[in-house]
Amino acid sequence: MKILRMHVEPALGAALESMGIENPNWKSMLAQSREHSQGDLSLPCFPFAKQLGKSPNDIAEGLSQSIEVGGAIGEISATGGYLNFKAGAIWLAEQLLSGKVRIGDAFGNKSDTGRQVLIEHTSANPNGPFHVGRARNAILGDTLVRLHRLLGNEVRAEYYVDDMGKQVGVLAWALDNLSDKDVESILEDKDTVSTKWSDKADHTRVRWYQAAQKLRKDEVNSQKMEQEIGKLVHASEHGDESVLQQFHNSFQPVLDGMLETLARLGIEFDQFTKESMFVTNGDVAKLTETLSQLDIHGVADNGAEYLDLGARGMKGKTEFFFKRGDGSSLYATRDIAYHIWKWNQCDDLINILGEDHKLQSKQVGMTLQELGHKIPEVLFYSFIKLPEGKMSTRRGNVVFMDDLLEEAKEHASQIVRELRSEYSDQEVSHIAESVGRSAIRFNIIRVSPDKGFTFRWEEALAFEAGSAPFIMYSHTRALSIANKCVDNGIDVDIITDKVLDLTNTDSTLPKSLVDLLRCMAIQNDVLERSVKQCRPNLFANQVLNLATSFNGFYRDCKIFDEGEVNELYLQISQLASKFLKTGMEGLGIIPLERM
RNA sequence: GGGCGUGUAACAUAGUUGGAUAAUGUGUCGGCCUCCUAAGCCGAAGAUCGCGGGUUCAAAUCCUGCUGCGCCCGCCA
Repeated sequence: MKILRMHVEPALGAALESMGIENPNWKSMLAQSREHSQGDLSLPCFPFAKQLGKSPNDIAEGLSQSIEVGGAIGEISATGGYLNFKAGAIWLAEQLLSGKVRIGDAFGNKSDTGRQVLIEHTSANPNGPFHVGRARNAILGDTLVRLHRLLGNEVRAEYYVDDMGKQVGVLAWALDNLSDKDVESILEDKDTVSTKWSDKADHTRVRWYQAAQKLRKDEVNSQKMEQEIGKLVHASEHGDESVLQQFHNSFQPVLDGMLETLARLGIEFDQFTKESMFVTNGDVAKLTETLSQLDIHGVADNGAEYLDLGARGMKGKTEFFFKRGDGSSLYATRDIAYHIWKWNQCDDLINILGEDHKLQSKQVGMTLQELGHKIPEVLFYSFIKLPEGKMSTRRGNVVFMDDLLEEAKEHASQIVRELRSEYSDQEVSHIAESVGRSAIRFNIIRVSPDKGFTFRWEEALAFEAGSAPFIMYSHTRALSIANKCVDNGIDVDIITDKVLDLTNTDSTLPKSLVDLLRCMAIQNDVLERSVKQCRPNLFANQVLNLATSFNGFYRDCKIFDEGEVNELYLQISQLASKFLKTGMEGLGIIPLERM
């Protein structure tokens, strides 16, 4: 709790000095209490024991005696070798209610750190619909974008479009050479496109891609075909405008379909940058020229060029090829050019990548360093698999995001209709759509990115405690209390803006109220840590805790009782609803008015 | 074979700049709607934190060996 720390540190510093304790690290030892019931900040006194020849608890006791309690420091205790500080409840309430604790804005309207952050995420090859596995990148990336904005950073969300190379080449070739009939006969053993998505190009065009991939494996046809595709790819890599245009016409409708899905999840981008740009504008040529001059540069028999990263401490595979024997560039080479370009436009650079890109990313990073550039921050995530095993479009073992969104909405509709029969169809639909997307996002964002994730329908559609709907529900409760007050002729706005004099308030505020205050007081601390460590799941957990704390407060503190409003409770409820709202926006959960 | 990551209650997870009695949800068992939305709340049972060693006043957290799982080791993207 940063706001408390500011008050504790001076007092504690003086107390340590007076006891003759010399330890330059004491500030970092003073940490958030593990035992929540003991306090907000705690100092373990074990390391001082040897120096003073006293027991840790005696030291803690001694320190506690020499620090004055009052105001911010509500309570000091010495237990089991720890010195515990608890924030004063009234002080905490005053700090929060007077607006001294920042609430933030997840949409970046009030940028105030002045830091420019560029986050590249998703960047999936535009060759087919999003499945749940691919979506982990998008959800992680978008959440990070939102959290940075909430913190006050200026963020640009960027999608790097792979508009050249083999994958798009195959798609373009197929669209040019195969008829509807060809595709259907080649894929006769595969399920057809669901009629629901028959007008979405990501679902329809992927059939052409799949058919071509199947043909390529067929020995009879493959040679000629491979040559033709190879020609296209080669042309694209040398910046042939007409081929790049053909590629663009092939993939753009697919990409549009994918973006439609992402938009439904609340994910949008500020900019799309095409890979081919770095070939056509000459950046790649300049880069390869520079790389050829480096000390660690090497040439293979056929003229291909590489860097010996082993000389810089790389373990495992040490040769990093940046130029083919035929002189063309490789994906990673273009990626380096892209990174140099990105670095000219921001202070911080973050990439969201699947764990399969670890080696590649390391090579890019080391090369950037070799060229005197900074290394980007990279958030790696482990793949999502299904209970049946690895997700694979080819084997038909796949869950499409479009289907998941539909399923989640349908499931939510059923629940709303059951619970709130008085709601109109339109409202049910709106609530269900919001609940569905929020639940899907939260289900994925709550787990640590480096851990494997097994997608289960029953978990994705569980709307109970520990889910987004649980948080959404707490938020609507807060709003409904305010509405009830309004219905009873109370001017909520006037009470909300009133400055309450808490000096004479009974200091024994309900425990659940104080817990809610403490939870709100650390929201920014958690946000900061979550952003700094690139771990959105930490903040997801915080918002969940906030919702739980609010529910406890709601249980114990009657805001409107027997015609009377408790003004302090109402103010706290209003404040909590704001914290919940911004927290939810930071996670991409939709704050509803009622549900 | 080499590199990187991961293993926490029946299940899914949180917690790793070392710090107290390892937290939460599902599931199980028991309680709470004449009372601001029960998608909620309260309580109970349930864990040798993968296994062995080491460092430390203190290890789920750091080091090391083993082991299960995942990813990578293309002049592919």
